[in-house]
Amino acid sequence: MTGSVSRVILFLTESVNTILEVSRLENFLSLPVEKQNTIIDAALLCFGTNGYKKTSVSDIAAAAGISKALVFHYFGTKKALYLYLVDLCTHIIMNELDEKFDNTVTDFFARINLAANIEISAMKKHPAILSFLDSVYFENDDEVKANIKAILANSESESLRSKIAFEGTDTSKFKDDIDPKLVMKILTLLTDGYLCKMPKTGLDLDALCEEFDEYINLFKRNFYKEKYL
Amino acid sequence: MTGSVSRVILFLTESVNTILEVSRLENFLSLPVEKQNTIIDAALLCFGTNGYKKTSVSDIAAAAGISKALVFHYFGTKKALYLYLVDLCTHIIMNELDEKFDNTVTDFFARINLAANIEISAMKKHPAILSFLDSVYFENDDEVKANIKAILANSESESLRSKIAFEGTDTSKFKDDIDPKLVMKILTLLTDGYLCKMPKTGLDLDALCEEFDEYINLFKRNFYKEKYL
DNA sequence: ATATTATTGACCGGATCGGTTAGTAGAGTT
DNA sequence: AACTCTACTAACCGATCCGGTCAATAATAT
Repeated sequence: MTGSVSRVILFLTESVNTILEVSRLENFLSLPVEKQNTIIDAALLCFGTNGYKKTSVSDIAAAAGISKALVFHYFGTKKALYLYLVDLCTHIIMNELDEKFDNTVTDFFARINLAANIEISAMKKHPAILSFLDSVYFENDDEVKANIKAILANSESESLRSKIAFEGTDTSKFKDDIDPKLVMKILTLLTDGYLCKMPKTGLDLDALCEEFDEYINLFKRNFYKEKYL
Repeated sequence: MTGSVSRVILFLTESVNTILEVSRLENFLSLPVEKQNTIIDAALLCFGTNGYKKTSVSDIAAAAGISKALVFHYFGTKKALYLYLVDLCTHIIMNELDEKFDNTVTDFFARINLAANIEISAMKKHPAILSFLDSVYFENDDEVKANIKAILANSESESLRSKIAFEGTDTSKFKDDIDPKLVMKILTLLTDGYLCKMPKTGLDLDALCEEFDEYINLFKRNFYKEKYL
């Protein structure tokens, strides 16, 4: 038990474990996973929606249904909690990527589907993970700016989506008068649209997934040359 | 001069002018329009990004490059400023609609273009107007909730976009295997994507408009039956 | 120089902030 | 039944920030 906990802690990026005391994290990680997730998801949602400065620890505690003191008990400071989340989410995405990304898939839309599945299975772990990471990328508060940069640099996860979906894909199946880059832009914008509406509305990931599939199919049917259908 | 000011004030919805003293508004409206817009745009951006409660009057003053005291001098209270903005933006959109909407245009994509032009010319007046109104729609703070409802009810502007773009449009030109509703959903989501990215990045409205036109053309070329191209 | 207006820095009491602490509630253990 | 031990919180701390005020200054007109 202690073994598995310390193994998890090993993943922590240097700039995080400087701030987050191991003893606190051990307490948190020995909580039932369900309760851990309640707290993490509440924090991701709050930070993702309102940014670092405008999110108070009371907000997070209320959203998680626990007392403010307990949040401090598990994470020590607001900053440590925030950086822990950045680190955690980055690692989740990277693991998901290592696990599922397959660069032998060259079909444009198959690759898009691959990317979408990676994102969706990450969101099944933590629904607000993408909108949180998106907000992290634009975070500008001096208290956390440098640390964020350190963590993200460590994980080299810049512009994942476009790399994954585009590099090494076969665009020869498109009709001649269609610019694949334009289609890519549309798809990126579509997922941004989802990401944006997501936190506000009650979200059904599976329904969303089906809807996205419909769009992909519509595009494929009409943008590919007929012989490739 | 006083005449034109009081004429503008007449537009104010009842629940707003109960709160915003006319003398203050007169002061504000007699400011150079350029300066008025600086303040309004700063406020729209702040409120639109962080919501009513999490936006402080200091934030707005800083964004507008004036002192906090001056904001209170022009609007009296934070609440009055907020409701004034809701009212103002609602009227701007409604006027734009009255002026430019043409329900004799029945072609699906022509109608989309019409709607896009309406939104864009509103954004040329106040770049953050749409993301602000979007946030207003989801605002849940008790201090302003009821007043928002009163103002919006008065202007019956619910779900403008879908009504405008869809009601009475001719969908017979689509290829038989294409669901126009699906296309509509995609377009709505696309504009949401733009709306979402907009406040963060420096925005060039004309470039954006061109890009959107490309998407529309791509869709039209590939989703309409050939005889209609 | 004076009167008037536009604008602000400094300030108010109260709320909220990040963070601490003393102590309660409850599940074993004996 | 008394005693741990752990999980958790209400109440509190000083500091900061809030919405809002006001006396005083800067700018402009006369």
